[in-house]
Amino acid sequence: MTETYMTIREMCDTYEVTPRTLRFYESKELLFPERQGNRRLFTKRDRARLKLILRGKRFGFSLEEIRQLLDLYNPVQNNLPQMLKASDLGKAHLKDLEARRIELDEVIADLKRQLDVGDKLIAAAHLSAAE
Amino acid sequence: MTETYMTIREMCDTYEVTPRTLRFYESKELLFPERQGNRRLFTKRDRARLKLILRGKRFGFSLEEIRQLLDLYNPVQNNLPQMLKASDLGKAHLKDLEARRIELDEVIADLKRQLDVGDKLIAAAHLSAAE
DNA sequence: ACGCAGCGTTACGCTTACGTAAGCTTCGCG
DNA sequence: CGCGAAGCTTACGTAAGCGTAACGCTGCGT
Repeated sequence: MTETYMTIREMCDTYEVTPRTLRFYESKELLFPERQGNRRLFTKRDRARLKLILRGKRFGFSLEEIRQLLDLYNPVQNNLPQMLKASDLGKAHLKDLEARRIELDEVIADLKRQLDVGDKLIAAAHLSAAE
Repeated sequence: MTETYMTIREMCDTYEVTPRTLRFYESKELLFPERQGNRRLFTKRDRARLKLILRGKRFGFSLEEIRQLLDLYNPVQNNLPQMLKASDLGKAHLKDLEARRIELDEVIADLKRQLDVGDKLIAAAHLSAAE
């Protein structure tokens, strides 16, 4: 479990993704599994990245956006320009996320209100049906 | 502005969408503009729905999910089964949104932390470059 | 009357994020 | 030794969400 390497199957079971998905992410340079022969071996770093990828997806980021953000979590030392770019990008995303948090609260409040209205309509419908 | 009807162009300018998008949403039965001849006239109801659509999209819901949720905001009176379905769906989405809110806070905290780390690395890089 | 800007329909195109099938290699097991 | 499961590569298929012609009708300013 906490071993250094995980096979593709272990990855799939752990993170509920398909082999295709992992290979796809590798082809898009989001993951960099090592090889034993031609079998993929996923490292701890790959697992950390995958978690971030899946989380990013849940918040509607595209894989390309996520790829760029990952540079922030795995900074390529000695590459100042890239670090600066990743930092800027991260700050922009942070603003976006904070704005979203506010809107999310509104959406939740809205939905709750509508559900109340709906429940009342449903209750009224039941009454008028005189069950 | 607050008039009853809006032309497709007014809608586009107001909500920053293309005509194609509005026609597409109509074809998917998310909007139901009236007609004057063959020109579309968008009602207040359409505008309310469009706002919800755009908001739903920002939170990663598919147009199909949104379409079903809209029934909650525009209940088809006298259709109890549909109202119940919309209500259940809404409650499920509410749970989802509340879970997301929690995760969003984590993501924000995480990102902030990484940005701090990144800034320190950048500062160190500047120092070692002895500018 | 003329021209063209704006709306409408139809339909094919394109991108993202994988699904799925085909065909080859490899590894473990009876 | 044989073979079936699992992995790999290559490549075509697919659904969602519009973009982008192509072509026709219409109203309006000159």
